[in-house]
Amino acid sequence: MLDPLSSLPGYVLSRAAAASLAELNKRLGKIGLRHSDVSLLILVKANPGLTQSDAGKLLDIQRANMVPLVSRLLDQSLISKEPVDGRSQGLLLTAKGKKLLRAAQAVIDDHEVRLQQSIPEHLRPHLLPILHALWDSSRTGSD
Amino acid sequence: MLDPLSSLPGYVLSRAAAASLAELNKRLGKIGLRHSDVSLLILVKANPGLTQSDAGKLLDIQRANMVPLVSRLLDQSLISKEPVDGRSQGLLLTAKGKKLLRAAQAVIDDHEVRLQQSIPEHLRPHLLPILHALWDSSRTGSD
DNA sequence: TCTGCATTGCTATTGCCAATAGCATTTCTT
DNA sequence: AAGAAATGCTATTGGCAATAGCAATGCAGA
Repeated sequence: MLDPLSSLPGYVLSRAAAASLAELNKRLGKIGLRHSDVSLLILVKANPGLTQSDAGKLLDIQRANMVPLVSRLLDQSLISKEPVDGRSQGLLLTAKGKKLLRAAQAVIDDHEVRLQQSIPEHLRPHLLPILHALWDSSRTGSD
Repeated sequence: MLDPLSSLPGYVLSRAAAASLAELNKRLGKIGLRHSDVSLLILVKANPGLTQSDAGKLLDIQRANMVPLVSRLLDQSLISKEPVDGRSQGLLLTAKGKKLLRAAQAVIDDHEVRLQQSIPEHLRPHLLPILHALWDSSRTGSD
């Protein structure tokens, strides 16, 4: 059975990402989170008080799609909102959020270590540069 | 604004894949196809008469989810079905499918070349090995 | 200062894709 | 022949991105 796809970097990139995300979500599911939740929690921890609009810009999630994400974390009391001005609200980790994030971080760290270790040692230093190059180029897609 | 995420290979992998796919789909949209259509067309071309069940195994798409995909291509007369036995049907490219696939291949080839070229030359040989390593490891996720 | 413009958060809707459960038919195995 | 597996399908669900539009607020230039 010929598989002409697995020699295409673009295809393998998608499959690798999908497989990696699926595995991560499975692990995160055990503590009641999704990868998108965790990325936001991490961002809020690093930038307490940032706006959900700003978070959306960093995560490349549109404002409209940030709403259910933030609501979910709000409903679980993992984050809180503090008014910044009449229209903006800063996001903060609650105590519960900080605690759960520590658990999530352990999952993430393990996941990232796995990814690193799955790669032959001599290629490891090239992992991040290559991924960033791919990311940048597709972001800058002309037309 | 701190971005602790972009130093995580797993995160960058997802973002790179999403950006790459979005760009590809945009280009493919111009000829009326989606990336999933094209992957199936490529597979059918390489393995004429393969079963949609087999295609699903290669593409990692469940039987239930193959149905709308195949139907779409069937509706556009890009592929045809030929009975293999009472339950299986082989998929074949129609003339129209072959023609459109040639256009799609041009888009794919361009896309893949872009990806390659976006990477510093000395890292290029490592692209596919790294992606395959990532893919394999996440497929084999223990638990 | 006021007027026009941009920003923020939101609703509502749509589309793509994956996952699950279940079904009828057909084939394979023993 | 009988039980197990495979094939294609329906129906439904969930996650996530994209678009359009809205009200309230803030901002900047005339």
